[in-house]
Amino acid sequence: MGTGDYHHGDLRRALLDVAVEVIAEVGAAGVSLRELARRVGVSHAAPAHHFADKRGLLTAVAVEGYDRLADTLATASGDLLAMGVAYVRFAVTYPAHFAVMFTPTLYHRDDPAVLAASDRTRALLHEAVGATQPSTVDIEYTAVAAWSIVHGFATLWSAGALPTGLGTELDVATRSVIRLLLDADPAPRRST
Amino acid sequence: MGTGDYHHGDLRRALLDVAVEVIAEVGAAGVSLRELARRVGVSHAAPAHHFADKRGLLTAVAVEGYDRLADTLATASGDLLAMGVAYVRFAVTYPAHFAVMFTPTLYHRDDPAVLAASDRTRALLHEAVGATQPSTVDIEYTAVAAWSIVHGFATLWSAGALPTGLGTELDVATRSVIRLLLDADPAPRRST
DNA sequence: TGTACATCAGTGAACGCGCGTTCACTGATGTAC
DNA sequence: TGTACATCAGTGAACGCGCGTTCACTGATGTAC
Repeated sequence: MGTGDYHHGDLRRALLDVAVEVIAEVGAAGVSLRELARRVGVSHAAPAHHFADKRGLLTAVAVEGYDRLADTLATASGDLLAMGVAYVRFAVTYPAHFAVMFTPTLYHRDDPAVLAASDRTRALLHEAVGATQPSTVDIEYTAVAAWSIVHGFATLWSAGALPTGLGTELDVATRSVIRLLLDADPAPRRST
Repeated sequence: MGTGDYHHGDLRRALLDVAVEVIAEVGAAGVSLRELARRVGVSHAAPAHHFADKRGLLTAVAVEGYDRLADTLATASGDLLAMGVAYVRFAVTYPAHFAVMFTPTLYHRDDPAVLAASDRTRALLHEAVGATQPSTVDIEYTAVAAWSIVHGFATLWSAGALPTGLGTELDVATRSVIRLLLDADPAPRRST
């Protein structure tokens, strides 16, 4: 990531990787820099050379997560259904990144890199909504509804809150759920 | 809650209340029994008489959350739109309970009281979906889609991830988003 | 090509802190008689 | 009504632990000449 190779090789990279492991095991709030150092095999004071503190490390995890998410969504560019499937798949594949990204108390959400990466994600969503939906429908609300349904589905699935009757095929289940929204009749909505 | 009044009055109740405060401030994983005791004004050893450990306390918070959620949803019984609005309002009103409920690593998710209360919530949702949707539509998927959209919306709103352009009226925004799903054309879905 | 020096990633000891847990205790409440 | 006793919520000291942070250090790498 630009830090280059030093004594360890790439300690910054190694710390991020092992942080993701630990987060997947004990949750994002359970991470300690000492534990990460232990797993990587360096002294507990070493991480200080790469991250100012725990928040700094988790900020890097969030940036990486938003970057990967945006990359994934970009491959489904314009197709809202495919993008929704990609979103859910990302959440399930990278649960640690996903958890950190949406727990803003854990990191510096105003970090420029975070804002840039999350804005990129948002822009891709809006673009796909605009390409898919008829112009008479409010793009803003449709985007929020689409984001909500895939985010909620991914979160509930990850939390193990969904019924097992959905079957094991994640993509198929995701598609079925999203279709219920996308097949919506764009009739004029009554106010309130 | 059945513990009765002792020296403190109702320490169990007081600990739960202050736990919710602390969780709202620093997150569910940041709670410590010592901090709760400090805020309530008892010695740090006192909580041990009411909760075996931190997980036990958070389990009680989850149970209380599911109970209140089910109570709230029950008042909108049968009306899926009203129920969705109630769900989001619950999540925003009781963010600490909501956060604990859907972070299953923090508490005993297999606790009988937890299972009973969460099953009650699920049953209310299914009942409303059954009452609202035509019988030709797959109830299961519609229930998951409805749950996903309100859960995702509530989560994203709480995390501050939604655009400010939605306005400040939570109920109105919620209704608009849910309508996009409920106004869906129940056309036969193509497989995969 | 070789020597001398600067840089800086990583070390290891030391610090103070808050945590959960244990345990002998104290003292208020409730009950037996 | 009053005394004696049992119960148990809450106390406070003590324990061992893992944490983040600091700081003088060491030693590998890279560069100047």
